[in-house]
Amino acid sequence: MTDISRSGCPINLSLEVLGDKWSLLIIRDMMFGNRRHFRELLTKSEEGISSNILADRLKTLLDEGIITREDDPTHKQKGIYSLTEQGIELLPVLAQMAAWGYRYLPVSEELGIRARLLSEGGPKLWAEFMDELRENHLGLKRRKRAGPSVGERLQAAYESVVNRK
Amino acid sequence: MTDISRSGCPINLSLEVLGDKWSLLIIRDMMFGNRRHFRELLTKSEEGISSNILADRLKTLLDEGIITREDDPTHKQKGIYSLTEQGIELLPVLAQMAAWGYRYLPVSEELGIRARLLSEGGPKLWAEFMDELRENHLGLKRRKRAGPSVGERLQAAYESVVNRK
DNA sequence: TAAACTGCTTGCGATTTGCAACTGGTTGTA
DNA sequence: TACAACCAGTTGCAAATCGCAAGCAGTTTA
Repeated sequence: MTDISRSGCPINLSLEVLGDKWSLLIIRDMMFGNRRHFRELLTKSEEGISSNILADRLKTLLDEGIITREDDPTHKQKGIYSLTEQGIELLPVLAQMAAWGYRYLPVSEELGIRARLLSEGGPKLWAEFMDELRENHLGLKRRKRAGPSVGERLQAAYESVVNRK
Repeated sequence: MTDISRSGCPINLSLEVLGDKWSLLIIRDMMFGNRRHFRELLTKSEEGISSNILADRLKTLLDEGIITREDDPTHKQKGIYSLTEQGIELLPVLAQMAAWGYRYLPVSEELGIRARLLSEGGPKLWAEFMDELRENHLGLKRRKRAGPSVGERLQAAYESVVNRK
């Protein structure tokens, strides 16, 4: 690992950790796709990451404190990857990036619907989703709200678009 | 150029354009450091990009419509790079990334002050700064406000920290 | 007991990176 | 008019990284 940093600028330091074509996609799949195992991240992603790259990025994200890994009690070989608070707080970065991509790049309808809802919901919706992530990844208890969760709503919207086509 | 995209996901598409260690730093320098010429971007950055990488990234950013290039009337060899509206709207992405880095990475005091002010100012301050960028890069007229601009305030805060040390 | 599945690792060719030197031209100064 | 400094890049090359495919040892399922 190269521990020397080019500068102490927060944007630069962030890019030294996350500035590649895969790291944030892994975070995205953990957040929005609820992928928690190696195989899930490997095979259930749209983009088809290769296993060596995935292993390398997971190691980096572990080292940086963005995710954790624990053994799965139901399967001796499986590991469960979870987001840390530091990882969960990447949601606003992803949300802004999704909003920008939605506005300016050739986004497909079914994969754009989450970005649209997230953008329309704004920081308030992001905070609610982050609370859900804290519950699912950090095991924190949360006041039960009425109706479906943000994650469920995003997923339902996605499936609705897929089924309509 | 590889025009094939891995998926139509807005986050993925954004990363295919900006997912490397330099592109967003160039945008950052254009926004916050007001670097507009090749040499300025090359020599006045903290991180020391090399000229071939800079040339390559500028070409990509041009192709993607994130920046434009025009001849400098005062110097036959100089080109002036400007942000487009699409480029200016990357500010919230940078702001969120800066806020995250400021919170979790070993940011230096002088280079972190801008991130702190930007984070404290929130979306309202970002919008004001984006209006200033539109004035400087797109030539749009803007209602004159009282007092120093956001860019000036950020710069003053940075210099204040530098001088104090 | 065999097939499928688990989280990775390894080999290797192709691409990308980054340093350094260089190019062809322009501008400022004496 | 000469010359140094400055301009936006380009080129060559070694090193690092990427990404495909195959492989591996252990575990679970049928």
